Amino acid sequence: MTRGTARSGNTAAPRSVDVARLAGVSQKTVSRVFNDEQYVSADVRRRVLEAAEELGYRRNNAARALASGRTRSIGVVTLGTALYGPTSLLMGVERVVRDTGYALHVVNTMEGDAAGVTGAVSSLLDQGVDGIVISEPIDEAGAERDASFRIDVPVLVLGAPLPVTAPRALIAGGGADLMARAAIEHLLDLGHLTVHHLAGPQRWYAAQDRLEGWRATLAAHGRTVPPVVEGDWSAASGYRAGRELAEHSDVTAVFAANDDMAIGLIRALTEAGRRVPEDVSVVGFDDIPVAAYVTPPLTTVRQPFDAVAQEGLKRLVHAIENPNADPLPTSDPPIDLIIRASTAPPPSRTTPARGRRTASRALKGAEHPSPPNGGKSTQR
Amino acid sequence: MTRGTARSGNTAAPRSVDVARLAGVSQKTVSRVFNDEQYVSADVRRRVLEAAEELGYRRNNAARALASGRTRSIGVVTLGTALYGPTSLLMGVERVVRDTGYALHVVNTMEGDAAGVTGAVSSLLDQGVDGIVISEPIDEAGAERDASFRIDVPVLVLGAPLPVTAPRALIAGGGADLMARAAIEHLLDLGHLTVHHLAGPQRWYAAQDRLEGWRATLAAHGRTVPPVVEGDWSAASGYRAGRELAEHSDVTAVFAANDDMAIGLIRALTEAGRRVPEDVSVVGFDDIPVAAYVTPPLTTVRQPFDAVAQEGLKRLVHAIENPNADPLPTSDPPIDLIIRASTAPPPSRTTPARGRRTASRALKGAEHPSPPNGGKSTQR
DNA sequence: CTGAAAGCGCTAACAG
DNA sequence: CTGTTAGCGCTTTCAG
Repeated sequence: MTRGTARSGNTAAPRSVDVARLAGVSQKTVSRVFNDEQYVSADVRRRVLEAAEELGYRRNNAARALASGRTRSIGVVTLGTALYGPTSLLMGVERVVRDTGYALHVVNTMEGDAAGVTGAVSSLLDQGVDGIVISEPIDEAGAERDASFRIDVPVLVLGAPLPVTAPRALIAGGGADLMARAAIEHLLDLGHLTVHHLAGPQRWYAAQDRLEGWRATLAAHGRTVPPVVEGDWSAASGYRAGRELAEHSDVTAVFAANDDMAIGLIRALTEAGRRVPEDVSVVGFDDIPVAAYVTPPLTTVRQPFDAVAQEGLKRLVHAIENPNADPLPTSDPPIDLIIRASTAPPPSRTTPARGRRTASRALKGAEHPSPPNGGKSTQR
Repeated sequence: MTRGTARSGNTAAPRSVDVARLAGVSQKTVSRVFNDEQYVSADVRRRVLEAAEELGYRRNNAARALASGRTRSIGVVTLGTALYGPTSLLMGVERVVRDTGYALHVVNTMEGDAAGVTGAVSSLLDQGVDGIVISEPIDEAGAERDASFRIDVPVLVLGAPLPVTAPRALIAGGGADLMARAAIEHLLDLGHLTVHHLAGPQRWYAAQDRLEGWRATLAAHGRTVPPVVEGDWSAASGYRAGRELAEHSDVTAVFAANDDMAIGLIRALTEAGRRVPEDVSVVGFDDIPVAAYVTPPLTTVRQPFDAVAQEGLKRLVHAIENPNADPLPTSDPPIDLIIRASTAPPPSRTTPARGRRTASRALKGAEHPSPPNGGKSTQR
């Protein structure tokens, strides 16, 4: 149990003094080598490295953090669901964080409301993270934000305004409204008079943005803005919405706030005898992996999760390491509308009687045999 | 910049001595209160808590870790994809970890092979985690494991044998073979003579397990074991496999190693004029959220991600906190085969001529209008 | 270029 | 029930 046994009884982890002794230098020099500080002769550096290797030395991070006041770690607050969007963002974040040499603490909050986020952030702060990423928080009307709760480390909020008080905040990943716009305009270009919207839960900023983009685009084109149907992101809710929408024969195009809902929607429509895309066009959002393979292949907006995560993190790390510098500028993410087979011109209203084509419906998909994405039109 | 300013110049974070001073107790007592140790009078506890509250005190984790030798954090190694399985496991893990009071470090490795896992684990060890969870590692043939790399903290490996040397290892989340068995037997019960398998990449243990379960079940029933088609988990690969399988008219049932591939497969089959389930039955694996809403709704095996994560973590935490005790026993996860509309009896071979039903195909799905899962048969 | 000394803020034994 | 005394293994001064 004693420590002094050096490298014979290898019970305890070796410390930098052990390395120093073996290399015949001072402990401080070992520290210098491991921190890549300059002013260490090549020879000494080599000897230290060799000694460390031999001992299997690894720095004690707790001690480092305690002495330096920095943990070199970033905390991420995510929502506790396996939803494709948040998940993809998390993966993107992890990728970048590692590249920057920071460690990642992840905390989930089932409810993305102010209270939930506050709790999650609090536990991150307890861990002593140097920066925080809040992914897709929710705007909980009822929960007044706790004014006394301040986050003093830099905070990156992905896709939403800030749900807490933080002087050093950065925002990234907006633009969902512009993406929605691309989807709506595609539909209008096809000849639809207006577009219905199957929205996500409006507590989510992500859902609000898409709705706003939809509404604004319709308004900009002078179209009537039909009532919104709200889902909860799930295919099940899309299905329920679909049963509703199927009853209104004036619905010829629907923009769903995510692909899962779009898929549920299509199923309900189909079951109700409304063909997609002949009778109703459907556009999704996200471009989940199966989107190209469902029936019919889904026209959708691809979200640039990786790009958003990458840029956001770069700005966060910059803010952490340069506390007094100006924040890095933001750049707009690309908009990627992927046109597949779930959208088509509206049924021609001059020929109300149709039915001939029903028999061939089963193989409709075969008309678009391209495996992955159909044509891509990247705008902006 | 000085510290001594106490609570007037609130530049630096308050420390436990500050709280102690305010509460009129010793620093150690503050420590006691925050660690929920016994032997603190209710009155003192209250005073300490109030002082802490007033100062906005929060424990310094680095100091705690340094002094105690424990970080109260668990590291998780995940694959760098947004695949539903690994993601769901991660969410499950996070949920449980937080409940146990530990923090979570997440490290992604793009390649789940030995080298990638080693690197990820290494960075976790650098962070000083008390335990490690390795989620779904990959069996990389080429990468010989580095014998000198030992993990001395407890390790929980989810769904696979261990890719590294670790004396204190725990395994959880097997049973995929039994789940595969349930799927295969369902198909055989329907009258299929044999079942083809669209496997996952065989570098993944998860894929190997499913394949093995498939093969064993077929063998146990004295059926011929057809050649395996291997995909890469993606719908695209399922689509490619489907084009292949569609050419063999003797294929009447396919067991896909995950739902994404099943969906791609169904699309390819449908495009080739092979109807699902009339001509070919398809079973997936995972029960992804859209599985109930694709066309046709997918019969699949639901994986108990939460249960697996929860039980595994419980055992891991036990191992961390009781270094010398025996590991907790494992329990088998439930098997949940969800029968929807993608499986049916094989086409009757006495009536080669069919076609009457084609016209109604478009609404085939309408015969199964139940929104979520169809019937569930939980076995074992 | 290198070293010595002094903590970082807390927990771990021990004493009361 | 409460306080004292030592460190944990580094980084940070400040001297060479």
